[in-house]
Amino acid sequence: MTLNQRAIKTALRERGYRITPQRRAVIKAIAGTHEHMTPSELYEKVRRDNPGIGLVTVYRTMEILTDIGLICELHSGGNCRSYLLRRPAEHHHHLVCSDCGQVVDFTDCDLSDIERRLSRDTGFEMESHLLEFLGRCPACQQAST
Amino acid sequence: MTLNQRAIKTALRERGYRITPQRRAVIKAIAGTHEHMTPSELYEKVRRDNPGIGLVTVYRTMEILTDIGLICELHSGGNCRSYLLRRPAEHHHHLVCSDCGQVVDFTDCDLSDIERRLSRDTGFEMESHLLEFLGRCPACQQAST
DNA sequence: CTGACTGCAAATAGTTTGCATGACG
DNA sequence: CGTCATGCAAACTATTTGCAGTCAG
Repeated sequence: MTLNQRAIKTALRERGYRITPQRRAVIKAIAGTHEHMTPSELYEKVRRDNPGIGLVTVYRTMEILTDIGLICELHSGGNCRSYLLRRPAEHHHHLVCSDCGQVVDFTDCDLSDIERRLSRDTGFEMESHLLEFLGRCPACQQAST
Repeated sequence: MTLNQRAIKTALRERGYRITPQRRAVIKAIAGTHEHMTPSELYEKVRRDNPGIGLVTVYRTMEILTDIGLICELHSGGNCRSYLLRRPAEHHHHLVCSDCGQVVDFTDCDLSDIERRLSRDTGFEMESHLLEFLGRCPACQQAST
């Protein structure tokens, strides 16, 4: 079991959620990849090892994980309901490969200048922001040559 | 007719699309606001003046407008299929009020440094990015005091 | 005139809900 | 043991497609 999986389970337990084989399977699937998946994709992946699982359970598990903040949505490139494991609470953003879907996190972006200036210019009180880059990873660039 | 509406119609005509009363109505509705709307919301709005219009037509018109690049999607805050009139081809981003939905555009953000550094660090070939800020506009801040 | 556009109805896709059964703690 | 979780089926919502009639150019 990876550290991520263990951490997620601890987080669930702390909130009073039970650890069931189904949740274990969903967590394993989502923690074991760097790619983002839609509910159906995740369902298919989980089903390979857990044929009995229902799509509904995947949805419900994702809802819980989102509530707790353990997974987050991706918006760039296609589907808007595409999830990804989130690293421990640190604020971060994503760089997504438009070809293979691989996701790279990055944290060292500084939007605070922009945010401050916008706030000053518009009077808005900033709450959050969404930043994603879309590009092609080295492997996919190679592949198409 | 505002300049925006006229510009949109010209763009349609140039691409060989016909100008019908329904499209005129949809364009008028979307050009006449600074807020973003889902297809259904837009449909309801258009229907007030054009009772006969079908939701399907709204969908189809939005598809065309998106293809041409005249409207764009918003992702922050709730619905992922929420559209907004786009200003003439300039690259820009959005600042959305989480309360009333009003949208302010801004263009003077410089992500090129971040983009360059990311590209260097990861080997990704950048294609595009998505940046949206979510906050509360001055009016809504006032209102809740 | 003629091909593009429209509205309807039906099909499809995606997501949520109600409920009886089963299992975690 | 008492909940909470699961899976099924059904309900919903959102979106797309097929088609015959209509209209812009």
